[in-house]
Amino acid sequence: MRIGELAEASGTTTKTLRFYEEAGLLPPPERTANGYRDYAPDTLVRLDFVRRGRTAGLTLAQIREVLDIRDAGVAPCQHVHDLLEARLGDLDQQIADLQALRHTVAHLRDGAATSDPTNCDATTVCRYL
Amino acid sequence: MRIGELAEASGTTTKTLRFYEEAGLLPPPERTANGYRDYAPDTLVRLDFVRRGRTAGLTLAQIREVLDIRDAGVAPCQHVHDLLEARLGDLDQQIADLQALRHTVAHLRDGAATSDPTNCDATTVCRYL
DNA sequence: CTTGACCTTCCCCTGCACTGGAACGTCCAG
DNA sequence: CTGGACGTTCCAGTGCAGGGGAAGGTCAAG
Repeated sequence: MRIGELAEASGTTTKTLRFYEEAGLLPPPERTANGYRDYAPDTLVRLDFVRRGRTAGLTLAQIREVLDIRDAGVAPCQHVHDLLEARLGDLDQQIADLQALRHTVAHLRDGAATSDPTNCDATTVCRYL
Repeated sequence: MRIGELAEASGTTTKTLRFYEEAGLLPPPERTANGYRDYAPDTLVRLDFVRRGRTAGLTLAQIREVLDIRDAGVAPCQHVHDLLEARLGDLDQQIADLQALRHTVAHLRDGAATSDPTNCDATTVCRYL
């Protein structure tokens, strides 16, 4: 399987595949006689895992950790669980922060909406911020 | 007010203040005879606004957008209201996306938590992700 | 034989928000 | 008058996740 086919099949680009190899997410594949990368079919499974991890918001470094554990012959379930747990904490924090911001922005907007334009002259720049 | 004092008072660094000036978040301050930046006291208010925005996760570009409208001084209420309204829409979208992602991640974590390790074959990539 | 699609390596660029460091100027206390 | 703490500019790097494009090799079709 050549790099273009794999890119097509996995929904990425050849650039990304070479980058993943460089980043240690993909093992260096076999090379054909002319030097072309020759991927094993199960690379697609690995790339699906990477894609799912990215979708879950994991960094490439975290995904590589999991893959390294698996490649060492150990089932990475516990590690995956811990990663997802930590990711949940991050997400909760992000959501809380955004909701707090939303409240702030909503109040500011309400202040701007109900303002009397005479209070809002050009010399005193908008005080609702 | 020299840059070190302002950095101290605002809880940032001199590097950051020069960067903010470069980025258009702070207007170029007066200079003393020796070339030192000489900040007006109300710069602190501006930096507080920047800090609140940053703490809540706004980008500098978004903060600058708000400050630019404010600095335009041309009865900015309507523009500010529109901007805040649009920002609210973005925030709602971001929050909804993150909550959807949170549900997905929570579900994945639950799968990993209740898994029987004997089901976790080291030869396959963790199927709980 | 040439065209075009593919592949290779190589290095630099992007956006974000800074951060580090060099090389140099200024100011105040001891 | 010297040391240290400040200030100045300019250049470069960080981490993330790739993208752009050059310069060249390879291969099948027409």
